[in-house]
Amino acid sequence: MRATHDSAEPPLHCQFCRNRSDSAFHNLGTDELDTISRLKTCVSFRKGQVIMHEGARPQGVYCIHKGKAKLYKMGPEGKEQIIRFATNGDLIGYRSILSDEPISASITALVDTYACYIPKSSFFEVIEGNPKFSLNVLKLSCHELGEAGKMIASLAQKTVRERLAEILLILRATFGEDEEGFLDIKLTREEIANMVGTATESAIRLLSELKEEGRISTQGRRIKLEDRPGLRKIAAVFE
Amino acid sequence: MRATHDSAEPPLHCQFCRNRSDSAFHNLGTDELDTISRLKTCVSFRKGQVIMHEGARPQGVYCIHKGKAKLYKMGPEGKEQIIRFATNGDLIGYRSILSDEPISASITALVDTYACYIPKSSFFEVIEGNPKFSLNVLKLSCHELGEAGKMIASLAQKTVRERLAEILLILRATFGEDEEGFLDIKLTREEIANMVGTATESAIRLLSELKEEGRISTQGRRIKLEDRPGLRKIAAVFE
DNA sequence: TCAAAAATATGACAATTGTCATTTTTAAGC
DNA sequence: GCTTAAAAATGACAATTGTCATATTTTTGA
Repeated sequence: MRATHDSAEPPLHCQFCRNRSDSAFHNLGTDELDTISRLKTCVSFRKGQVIMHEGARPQGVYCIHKGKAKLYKMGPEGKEQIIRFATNGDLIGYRSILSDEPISASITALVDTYACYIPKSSFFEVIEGNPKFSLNVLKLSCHELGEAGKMIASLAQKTVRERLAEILLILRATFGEDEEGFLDIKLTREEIANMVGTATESAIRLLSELKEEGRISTQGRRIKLEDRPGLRKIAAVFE
Repeated sequence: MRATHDSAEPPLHCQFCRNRSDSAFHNLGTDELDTISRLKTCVSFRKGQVIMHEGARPQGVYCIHKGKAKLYKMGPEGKEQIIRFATNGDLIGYRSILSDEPISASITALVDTYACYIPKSSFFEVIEGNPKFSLNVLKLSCHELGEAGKMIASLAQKTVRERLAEILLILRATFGEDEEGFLDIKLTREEIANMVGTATESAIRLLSELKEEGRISTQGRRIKLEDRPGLRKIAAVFE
């Protein structure tokens, strides 16, 4: 099953990580990569397993090697609000460590997920000793802050239909498409609703509507975006 | 008017800034403060003036010395969505500079505002040469990212009434109270609505409701929180 | 492969919140 | 202090979205 593709397991040395060029570690030198490689441990999570719990104080950060995870807060009624996703090459848990605050959003593996765990002290050691890395993490957090601002504006002002169209585009940008052109992530309609910030039935209804309009097609739970310009127009999203 | 209080103008040297202990500059040494003091310029904005425009590429950051500002995005219908506020000691514009992205939220002075402007190149110079400062800014952006996550969850799942109660508490936490116990910021009801993410009339109606219930009182545009535990309960906010 | 559980889909109805119109009050600027 | 414009307040009605119920389909795990 997995054997025909690249290994799911991270390499022992970060130097050989295939995600590195797109990650916060992209411009670290040999010494720095040596340090991290020495200090990290490789871990895996089964689909559905909680990687980090909201409210906890993590003792380290994870760099996802292969997999997909959702970051979500529980609302007052016990419903999840998905804040964002993380996938290959993404650093998770750093926000809580750096702000010295509890974890504000739980993290759960959406598929079997392999990651490198870097203990807090090691993480600080590398941050404090490497201005380049520190700046990379700064860039990352500032980028995410901008994305959060966009989501705030959407949630506050757009209709559910508009937001759904936008979420579909975000899913594609985050996870890409599989060989058949379907979004390369399978989410329940409940999870989609939990990202849009609406009731499951509303999400289902509007997905049906978009299907009838020919803007998406589905096969089981899978979704294919058939009319991206149309979705972008509905979502009032401009590049 | 202003003369009976501390000067609105920033001191020439950051060493004498009264906001410093609570800002990203709190643990910088004399050398570092010298550098920033040498490179900064003092600027002021009239109430209502735009400090930074959404979409622009800023050439520097501001550290607010005295004043209040709102950060807001324009929605597709031309309505503002207030993302958050900034006040004395807050660094603004850094997100765009560090992520190398355009400004994602305009910044407008809510009252006459005095700030220190640090050019981009100087800002990077200090960031790259001072691990402590870099870490402070990291801490700041990570804290703001956590706050944004909270707002996302509220906007997605809470009713307008719940969100209004929460916003009132946030306003108090951000700006404090004046000598008479009113929130030390005067906002139009439209601005409050633009933070809650609702129509102005809805915000007005719910403020009236909270007034009738005795949870708040008003004098003109000013608002006093009369029952903070009650508001916290409505807002489903826990410390 | 099969059975059971979970998820999806749809309809009917309810609730929340938005829009529009109008009157009253407050703030701003001279 | 006064005038005017902007904002606040309120009511009526409309629209969007949520809840509840039920049937159908898909997924899961043995």
